[in-house]
Formats: sequence, C-alpha cells, structure tokens
Amino acid sequence: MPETHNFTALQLALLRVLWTRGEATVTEIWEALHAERGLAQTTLATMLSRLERRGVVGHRTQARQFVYRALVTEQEAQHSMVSELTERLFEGDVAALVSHLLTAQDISPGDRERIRAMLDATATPSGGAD
Amino acid sequence: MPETHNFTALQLALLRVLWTRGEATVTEIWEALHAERGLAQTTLATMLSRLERRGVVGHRTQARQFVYRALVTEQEAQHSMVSELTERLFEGDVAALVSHLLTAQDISPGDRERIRAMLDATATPSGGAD
DNA sequence: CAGGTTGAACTACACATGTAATACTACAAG
DNA sequence: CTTGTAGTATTACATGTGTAGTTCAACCTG
Repeated sequence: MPETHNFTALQLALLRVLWTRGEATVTEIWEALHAERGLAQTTLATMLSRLERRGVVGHRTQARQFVYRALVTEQEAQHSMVSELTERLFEGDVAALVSHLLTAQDISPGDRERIRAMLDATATPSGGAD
Repeated sequence: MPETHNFTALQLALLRVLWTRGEATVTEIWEALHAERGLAQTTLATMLSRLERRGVVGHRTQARQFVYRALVTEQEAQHSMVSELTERLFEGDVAALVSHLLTAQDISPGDRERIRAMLDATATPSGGAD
C-alpha cells in the first residue's frame, strides 16, 4: 500500500466524484466535471486508466462500459496527503500547521469556534480506549 | 505573482536551506542536503536554475559563484500550499482540515494542548488588539 | 449482413520534475 | 601564455501529468 498518495487537483476531482457516488462511468464523471473543467471524455478516461494502473481506482465492466470505483477512501487520501504536507512544509509538526491555519487570514471566527468545539469533543479522554 | 506555489519535497528542502541561511551557494546547499538525500551538485544546480526561471529564487554572482536566495518567504509558501491543499482536499473548509488533524492518529496530546493554547492566544478579541 | 454508434485502447505531445553527465568558460598559478 | 580547476550551462533521459485525437472492437439497427 502506498503510504503517500500525492493527488493533483484533477485526480482529486475524479476521486471526489467516485467517493460521492460510489461508482461512476467515464461519461458520468465527465458530466459531473465538464462544466467546471471543460475536459474531453478521453482525457478523463486516460486519467482513470492511469489511476487504475497505480491501484488508486478499479473498475468492473457493465455492458461494455467501465464502471469505476475508488480503491482508496477519502479518509486515506486526506490522511496521507495531510501527513505529507505536514512533513514537507512543517517538518512533521502538526501543531505548527494548525498554528499557521489559525494565524492565516483565511480563517473565519466561525471556523475558530468550530475548531474549539472539535477540540473539546476530541479532548484527551480521561479513561480513553485505543 | 504566482498565487499557488506547489513545491515538491526537494524544492522545499532547497528553499528551507535558503530560508535558514538567507543566502547560499550551490555547494553550501549541497553540503546541507547531500547527507540525507545524496544528490549530485549538478542536480541541485539544475533545480536551482529551474526555480530561478520560475521566479522562486534569485541569485547574485560573487567571484563567479552564484549565491542564491529565496524570493518567496516561508510564510508565503506555507500559506499558498496550505490553502491549495485545503482547497483541493477539503473544498476550502479550513475547519474540516483541522478536524481531520484532530481525529487523525498522528497528533499527540501535547499537540492538542498547544493548539488549544494557540486558539486562546488568537481568540477573537472581545475588544483586544490585533 | 452492413454500417453507424459507442466506448475503450493506443498514440501523441508539451511541460515539470528528479537525476546527472558532459561541455564550456574564465580565473589562478606556474 | 598554457593549463588546471572550479563552477555554470547545456544536454539527456525517465517518469508523471494534462490534454486529446485516432484507432479499434463490438453491439445495435435497418
């Protein structure tokens, strides 16, 4: 299992469609994406086969049409990509990443509140399992 | 001005040397990196010229040797890369990213405490200064 | 059965990256 | 002035990505 996926924006766009729908044909993916990205179906098909070669997606054949599905979960992708970034940019210091997020301009007071709530929700359980 | 830098691990390694030292020659960068990465100096020189072509670094010539410096700050790089990732992976939802970080395995109780402290430190000031 | 349609497979190309060898240039030393 | 040396510039190549045209195979329809 590749520990570090490093998906590009396009790849994630494809994957997101698959994550959302579970399965999708090239045409369905194209329908979901061509409005924003204006790509040819062959482009998506190419991307999909490459992702399949890498073991990221798989497909079954249904009436001579490929129905793709993701072989990595969104959580896995998020985890490995966030870890990767933390490693690359902050030398593994997760708190440094959060610090950056908190001091950056692009976080709203609402976000800050949500984060505080999450911190409370996931607080060190005084008798936690795991 | 390129809004979105998307630096690779190697590029960040180079940049980190420049950020740390302010300026550095190819040889100095090589000395700083070859232990962990075992790259040839020409490799680094190539990377540096490419980064220069992209406007990421610049150089002055000193005794026929190039002394490179970064043209983007670490904060800029962090900001654009984190934004990029947030956009790509969490559709811009910063809180979702933090949520992911908090629920992931790779955060220690210490990190959680540090984050809480930062949250307090940067809390919406009820009338406070910036 | 022949042709159209559909959808995958193959081919193609430009650009970025990682990697480095080799070529070139210019200064320093003799 | 010749040559060694240091250091940049040029060239090279594999891989991945974005992008898509073209080809091929098979099914449907008349």
